[in-house]
Amino acid sequence: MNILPFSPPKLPSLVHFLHFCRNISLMGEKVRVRFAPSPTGPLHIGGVRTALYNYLFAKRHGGDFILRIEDTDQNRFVEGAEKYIVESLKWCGIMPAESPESGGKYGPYRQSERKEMYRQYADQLIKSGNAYYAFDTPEALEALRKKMEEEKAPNTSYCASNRLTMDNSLVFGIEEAEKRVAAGENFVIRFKMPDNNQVEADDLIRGRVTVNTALLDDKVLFKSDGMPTYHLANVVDDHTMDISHVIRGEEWLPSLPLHVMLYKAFGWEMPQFAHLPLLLKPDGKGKLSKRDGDKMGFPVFPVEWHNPDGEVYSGYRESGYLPQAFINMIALLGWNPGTEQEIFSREELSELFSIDRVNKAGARFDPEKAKWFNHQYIMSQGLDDVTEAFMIELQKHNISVLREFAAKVCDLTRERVNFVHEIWQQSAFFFVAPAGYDQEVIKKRWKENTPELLRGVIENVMQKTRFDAFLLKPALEDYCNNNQIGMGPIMIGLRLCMVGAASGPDLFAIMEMLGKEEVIQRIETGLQKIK
RNA sequence: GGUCCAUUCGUCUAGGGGUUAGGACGUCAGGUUUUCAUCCUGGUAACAGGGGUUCGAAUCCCCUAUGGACUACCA
Repeated sequence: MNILPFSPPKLPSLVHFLHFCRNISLMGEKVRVRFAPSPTGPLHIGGVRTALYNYLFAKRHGGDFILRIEDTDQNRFVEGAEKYIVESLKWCGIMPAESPESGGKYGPYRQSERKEMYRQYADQLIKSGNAYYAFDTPEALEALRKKMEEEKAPNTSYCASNRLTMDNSLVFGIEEAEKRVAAGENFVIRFKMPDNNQVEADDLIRGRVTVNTALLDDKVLFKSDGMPTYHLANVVDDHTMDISHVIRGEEWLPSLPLHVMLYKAFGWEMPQFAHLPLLLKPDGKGKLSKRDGDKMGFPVFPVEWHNPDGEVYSGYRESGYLPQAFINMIALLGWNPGTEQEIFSREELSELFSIDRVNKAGARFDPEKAKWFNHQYIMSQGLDDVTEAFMIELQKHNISVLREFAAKVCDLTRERVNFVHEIWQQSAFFFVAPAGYDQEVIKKRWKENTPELLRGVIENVMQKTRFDAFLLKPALEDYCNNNQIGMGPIMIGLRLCMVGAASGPDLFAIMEMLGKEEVIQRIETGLQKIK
């Protein structure tokens, strides 16, 4: 009898309870996360993983995942990059709730289209004394850098220790600066970094990070071309879009203190931050980059990328990866649920994902394991889907067959491949008679009496048995037993005639599919050609 | 150079003071398949180093080493 008003917690429910506690801390504010790439080129798998983790985090907490395009650098704009990003995410099944395409109530979602709003925020910081106008020429900046380097100063850039020696409004006042601005002079707006403050920032993955502002510089917030820099735009947008969690790559960790200072200067509540570890090259030297893939023999991009200059970079999609396999693989590169499960559906990932199980250290990408994942999915996927993909492969080889036949071929061969396109290599003999025969096998296994044996099989088995794998096998066995012939040589001989090699699926299944006429024809051809 | 971050089998990782340091990929061996592949079974292989703290450290602290990121009017 249970006298408690509720059942006592069992071990599994303790886990749920902990999840529940974490959820409570997330309640009250809706989870809103963003993936914010800049359209300066294709998205590689590191970027896709960042997008995926954001997406999964949103799903896990019933929040929104949004896509924002950070195109504040007009010089680095690359034609087609944004389209590529959208297409890649789509292929991966990472669908944003709000995006430049679909819109949303926090739009626009392209920073270039939000241009007007940034200046007022920069002005706000000037008014509150947290930012200032600067008119320094590139030459002056370069001279400053050199000088500070020579002095071996701890901070070699524009900062508290030297800003009063430069050409800015801290030196000659705001009014003077505004006059110069009105006169059309080029200017930037810089953040006035306090001199000696300890900035503390909490990271969901790394814990507390502390930096002294003396080591930080006066970053440009607003550029002379009228656009904000990433730092300003990012903070303003995350705030105005009600972003609750900023999940981004580790390369942003060094600018976290700046961003924290910006939130403080604006007097805004900060989102929570999580900096993801980087994806490393397979040899472990440095972060994965654009050219690594094709150099090392695997794709780094989700889908094929055509550079405006004509260069082509291979993609997972074109290489024959299934999107689910790809997602599964990258999800596990830096995260795991703590169990020994390795294959996860999208839904499972959405249920299980949690930031606190993301690793701190960078992960090297392993192309071999990527293939294994794909194999798992080729095996577990519905035969229809595999057949569908294989039909397309067949077209490339100018083969047209009944879908039913292709499905049988897939069923027989998919366990031996990592990719759908490899099915062709494993199954071409189903569609075309072998053009040649494996010499090694002939040398070893094709005996003097093999032709004689095969003729006997044609006469006594082929001609007399219905072409069904379940009937052919016992028929051949009976024949061999009755005449005291070993099965081995016959099987190898037949296989050589059918396939051209000593490999492939069950021989009887092959013969059933080929049909009596074709089988006999191939034996005849083999008898002529194999010596 | 400076700042920050990281470090468990070759690779991805489990591990929150007491474990024969577990799993997966790869690799090797055996078995199944009269082929090849799949599959099964087994083997291989790791706490970067040095100091602490502790009865006891892979686990906590410090130093060193190594690796990485950042150090633009790029994101």
